[in-house]
Amino acid sequence: MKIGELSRATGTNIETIRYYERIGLLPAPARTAGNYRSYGDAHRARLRFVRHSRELGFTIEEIRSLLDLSDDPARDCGEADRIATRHLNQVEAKIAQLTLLRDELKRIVGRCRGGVAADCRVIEALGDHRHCESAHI
Amino acid sequence: MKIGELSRATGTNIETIRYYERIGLLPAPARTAGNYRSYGDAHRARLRFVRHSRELGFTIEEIRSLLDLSDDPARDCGEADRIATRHLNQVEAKIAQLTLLRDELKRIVGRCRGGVAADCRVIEALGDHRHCESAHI
DNA sequence: ATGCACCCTGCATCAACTACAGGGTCAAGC
DNA sequence: GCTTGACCCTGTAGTTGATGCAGGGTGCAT
Repeated sequence: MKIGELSRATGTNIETIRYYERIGLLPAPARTAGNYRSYGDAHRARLRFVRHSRELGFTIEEIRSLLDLSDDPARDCGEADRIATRHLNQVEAKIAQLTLLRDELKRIVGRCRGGVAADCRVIEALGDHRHCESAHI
Repeated sequence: MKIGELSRATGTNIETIRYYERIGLLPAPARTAGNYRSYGDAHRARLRFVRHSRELGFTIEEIRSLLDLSDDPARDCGEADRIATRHLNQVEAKIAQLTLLRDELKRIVGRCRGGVAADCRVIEALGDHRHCESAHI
């Protein structure tokens, strides 16, 4: 299939597919007589793997490691589990951080009583960390 | 004060301070005879405002708008409230998205039973979105 | 005068794409 | 056989929010 079809089949931007090829995440496919990229089912499966992993927030380098693993069926699965577990921990940390941040923002937004900027409690709170209750970041 | 002192006083990297000046977020300060940047209290307050807002996740452009507002004390405060409220909504959306993602990752990680990559449930799940329970992303 | 901490400018790099410009290919329709 | 339009190609630059470095200047103490 041509790149446009692969793009539709996987919900991936054409530029992104070429980008993945450039950085070596997808193998360069065969070309047609007119120099068009020509993909097969294996390419589509690999791209789906990449997109799904990206949707789950894995970095390109993590995906590279996971692809290496799946290319070598004899290798130990523990590495994949370690990558996924570490990523899960990062996601949980991010949720915790954003939750603190959300609470702080709620407090700040709730202080607005209208009026002019000189008296704005939102702007005041942004200027002075001491208004904060928790150590966001 | 010199840039190093300002850096320590605000917990901001020196390169970052110069970057903020370059993009017009901080005004260019006076210079000493030796061409060193020389900052006053107003610079420090402004930089604290910027850093605190960044810690809360506001983008540079949002901070620019908030600074414009606080520079003009007669302007209506509603704009600041709108920016903060919109940001709060984005943070809440992000938390919701990461929570779905976390649940999916937990499910995937929990499937690992050890063994070789050929039988790896983690790798299998990454390759096939149909294993997912929720529509993350 | 020399060592050291500190400062300067300008440019390159990061992640993960996205967006062109400027051109080539291919099939359909007239 | 020629045009139109959809699709494709390469190569390069831009996005966000910094960070890092090379290569040099400043200022003060010893």
